Amino acid sequence: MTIYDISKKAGVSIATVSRVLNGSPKVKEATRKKIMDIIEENEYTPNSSARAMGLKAMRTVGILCADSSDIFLAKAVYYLEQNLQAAGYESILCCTGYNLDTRKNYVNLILSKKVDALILVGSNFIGEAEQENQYIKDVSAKVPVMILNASYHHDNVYCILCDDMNSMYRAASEMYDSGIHDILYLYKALSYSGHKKLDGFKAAMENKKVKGYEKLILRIPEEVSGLENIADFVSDYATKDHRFHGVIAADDELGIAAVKYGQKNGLSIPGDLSVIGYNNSMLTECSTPELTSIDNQLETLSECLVSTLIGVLSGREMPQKTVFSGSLVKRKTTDF
Amino acid sequence: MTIYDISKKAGVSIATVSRVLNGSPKVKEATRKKIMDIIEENEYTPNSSARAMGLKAMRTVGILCADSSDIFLAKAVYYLEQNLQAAGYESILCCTGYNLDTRKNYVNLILSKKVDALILVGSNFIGEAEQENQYIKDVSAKVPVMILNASYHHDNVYCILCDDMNSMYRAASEMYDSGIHDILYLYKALSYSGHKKLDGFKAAMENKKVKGYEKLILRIPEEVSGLENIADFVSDYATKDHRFHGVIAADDELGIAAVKYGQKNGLSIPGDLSVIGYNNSMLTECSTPELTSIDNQLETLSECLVSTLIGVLSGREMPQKTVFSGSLVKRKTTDF
DNA sequence: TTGTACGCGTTATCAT
DNA sequence: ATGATAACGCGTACAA
Repeated sequence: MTIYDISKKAGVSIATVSRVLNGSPKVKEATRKKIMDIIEENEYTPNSSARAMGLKAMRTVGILCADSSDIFLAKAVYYLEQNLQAAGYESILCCTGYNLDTRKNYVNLILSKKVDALILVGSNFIGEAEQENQYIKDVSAKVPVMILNASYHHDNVYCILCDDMNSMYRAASEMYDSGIHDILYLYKALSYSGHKKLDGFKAAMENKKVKGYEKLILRIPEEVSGLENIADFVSDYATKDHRFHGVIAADDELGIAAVKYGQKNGLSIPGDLSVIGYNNSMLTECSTPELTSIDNQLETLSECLVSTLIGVLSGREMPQKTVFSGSLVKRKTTDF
Repeated sequence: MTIYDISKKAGVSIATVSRVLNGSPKVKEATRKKIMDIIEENEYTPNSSARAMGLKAMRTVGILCADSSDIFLAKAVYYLEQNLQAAGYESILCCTGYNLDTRKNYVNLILSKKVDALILVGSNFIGEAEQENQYIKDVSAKVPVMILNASYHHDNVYCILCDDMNSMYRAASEMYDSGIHDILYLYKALSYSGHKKLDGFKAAMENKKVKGYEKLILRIPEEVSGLENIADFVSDYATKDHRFHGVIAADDELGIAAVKYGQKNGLSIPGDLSVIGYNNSMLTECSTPELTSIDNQLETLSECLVSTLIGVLSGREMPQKTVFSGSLVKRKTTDF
């Protein structure tokens, strides 16, 4: 079934069929109806490749993320897909892994599909060295680039993110104010948002004039994986003359590992040890006791990202950076 | 950059460029190299829409799933995307929600993108009533349909699944043999695989000649959500004269809810209560104690699905149904 | 209001 | 080994 077949059956030209298809007002109601009927009857749907060739746009956006099975990224991808769908856009998903180099190849790959825009999900797309981000500049010359959860200023690049620094700052301050002055900060990788969180923690400690808080910043090495092993790693650390009555983790997984550390060492939670995670994912509920966590408004971010994107694609002027603020969701691993 | 631009710069015709692009052997090595250089130099990549028009295929497959943020489905989508990518296929993802009706619309929608095949992820795409599955038959007339984790026999429909019934049968039998004869079966919805699991449980109980096991099959109503509430629901049930020393759940979430039930009621785990989950997801590690769970080999299934699909698209004869068997991964909620 | 004819970037079939 | 050219299905000036 092509537009030609339909036009023949309807006894009109393809132009008229095309007009009906694209909702042009300049078609007589009678002919429109007739054509519509024939279209329905034959279950005709326009070939999107052919359509994409004529137009310059595909009504498709490329979504890039490191690993769509990551509990955080999966949620983001889901929300994005839903919102794009609703806006009449199709999305093609591409998982790149965490290596920055292979990433650039993926970007080219996905660009060759002539997507109308690119969405980078997760702050791990931004490198620390300015030169690492050259590829973003390159892409943005061709299509708008949307970044979820990281900030990078450049023309045609739009960022929607949660103010991780501030959220972390407030959470750490609140824990301090509740009387816990020795807080362990747990993290794994320093992506863009990873940095922000750590900065927020440091700022809070500085502000409270906590001495020697730097010694209570612990990075879990990449090779230590599995909650059990992370908990052991923390136990080791605690043994080496590090004392703390609170833990703030850069994600919920690490938070739960901290809870497990406490349990292994006979600490009561939150009595002897308070724990705060990050992301407010479903993992918080799985933990026993349930994990207090910082909510980064993922759903709101995703919605905002898509509506900004639609605006950009429609040629409207849109804010290059939109920041939401997170909130602390209190559960059973804290008592303030 | 188009193929014309390249051909001009190389001083050849577009036909030759096309041959180089598609790896035709009938090109002189010198010209090939010359053309390749120019292609690299200009970062030219063929327009995939135009390409799709010439060929009949899009080298794109549609992936349909209810909710890509579901921890189980997300993993599946991830593996599928990775494997398709590796095979040179692009994937477009579409989340349909759990309603069967809206689903059919999505199928049509995604079909209009002229995908080469459709992958249905999750057994909830198969309805109980034969008539509910008409839409699958319809689609399969146009493109091959691959189903992950459900079985549905029809021409041009290929199923790759884990033998949930057998896995469940073996797990239940093993729990019984360890001395636990009163086992509560916990489930939420009866999708295709949900049925299979329940059947496996029943078969095991029948085989062991357990009397009145039907009373220990508990369905958690849709409206009871949140681990805490599910745990309370189970507590209620236990109060009403139902005794059990083991729980087998249809997924890990319910399994963790069962663990929480035990903890709320002062039961030692696995001493007083043994628990087995299903899916062997990352949630198993989050639980305390860590959850024993049935692994359904998702990664293997996904790989197999893609390779079968490639076979089908290449016109090779492929098995319509491939079944793998699951395995019990023992952790801390069981002691057998 | 409707129709004609061209262009979009490829692939594939003929010739040469 | 290479080139010319006809599809592929659609959108859209421009004409009528």
